[in-house]
Amino acid sequence: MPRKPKQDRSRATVDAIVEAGFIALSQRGPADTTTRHIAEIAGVGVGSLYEYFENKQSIFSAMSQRFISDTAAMIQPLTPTLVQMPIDEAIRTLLNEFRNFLERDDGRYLKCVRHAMAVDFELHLDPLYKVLNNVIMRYLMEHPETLRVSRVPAITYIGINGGIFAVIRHLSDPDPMVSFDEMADGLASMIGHYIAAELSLVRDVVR
Amino acid sequence: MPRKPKQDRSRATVDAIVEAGFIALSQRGPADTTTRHIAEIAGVGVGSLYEYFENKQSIFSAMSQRFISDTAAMIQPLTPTLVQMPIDEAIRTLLNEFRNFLERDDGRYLKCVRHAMAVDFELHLDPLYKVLNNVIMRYLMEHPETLRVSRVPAITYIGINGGIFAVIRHLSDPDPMVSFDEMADGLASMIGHYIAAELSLVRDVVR
DNA sequence: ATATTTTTCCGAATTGAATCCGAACAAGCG
DNA sequence: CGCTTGTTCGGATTCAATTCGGAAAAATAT
Repeated sequence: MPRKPKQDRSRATVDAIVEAGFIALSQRGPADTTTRHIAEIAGVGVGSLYEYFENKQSIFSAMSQRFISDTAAMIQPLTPTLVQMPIDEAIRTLLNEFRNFLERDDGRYLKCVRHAMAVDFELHLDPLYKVLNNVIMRYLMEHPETLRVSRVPAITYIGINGGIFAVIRHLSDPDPMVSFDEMADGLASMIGHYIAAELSLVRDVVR
Repeated sequence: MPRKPKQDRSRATVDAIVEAGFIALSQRGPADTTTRHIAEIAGVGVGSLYEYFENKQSIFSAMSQRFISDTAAMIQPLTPTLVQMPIDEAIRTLLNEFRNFLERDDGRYLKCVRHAMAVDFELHLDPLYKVLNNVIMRYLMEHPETLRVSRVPAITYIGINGGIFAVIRHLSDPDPMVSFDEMADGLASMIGHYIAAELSLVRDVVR
């Protein structure tokens, strides 16, 4: 039964362990990442891992949680800028920011996400969803004409999931059929065209 | 160093092991699936696992490979039907077939894919890509006007990846924001609108 | 300042699953 | 049949995950 850290010192230890998890995982891959590696990198004894984590899995779980919240924190401040852009440019920007984020620190996150997906990736995805939904909501408010577009929730769902996984897949694909920019451009113009088509439909009906 | 099976008997063993892998994984989850479980379900001794597989991981790897090739085999025969449909209906059909496939045998595949993604999912995705690309190629041939649509490779890339992962995500999402049908409909009409928009653009230019 | 309690840290010892290996069993083959 | 080669098996071995009991450090009480 793992304890909650009550003092600053122990909070630092927990942090060091999670951080060490990212480093170890990106250096040696999931198969060769042992508890001893993690402990060594974190500069703590093996026993300490089990003071705050049920088992090795739950360290990965914490990493996956941290990854999602870091992603959300990265996107949050972009919101005001994004909502002012044309939709296709907004999407391209978002995808590029996500890419840069994944490739930060010598691709540490990127090397981890694949394995992270195995643990309980989706269990922790919620915060990211919240932020992205918020971006979309604000966008709709900022461009009232788009409120008439139908199937927004479905398109949102596909856009978010498709976007996340297409980027991850693409960055780990050794020989992608299309360049990253082409892909970003494709998604952007697909959604852009969709909205344009929907709006012109609305215009026709009104007319 | 795993051997290649040369006799029928041993090929059956290899098959039984992979099959047992699916059963064990879907029954007990990745954490509690031991080599002994797999061996027991397959009705072979533990040692036999290591005759044909480097280690436990590579059993999972073989499963992931088999999953992909089963998926491709499921889609292949649908090609002639699909290419005759309007694009949006074709997409809806494909997504629904994929869904049924994943939920077959009490969701055995579905329970495995998440874990499978951790192993080397993308390493084996190629056959599925080939089949889907083939479907799309034939579709383009069957509907020559669509040959003028731009960014086809990018849209294909996003459609395939987005489609696969959106379906998997959706089926393992305990509380999805949209129904499966709404999602399928969303993807279908997004691509449908995209193509329509592109075609009307072409018409305008020609005019 | 000192005693007491709580929190944190540790690493040697334990446990159990993955992997190895050599003996035993079947199949092909002259 | 002998002989060779392919196949199966499960106990023995190895190695990483986890446990545990107590030492050190910090917080709190006296």
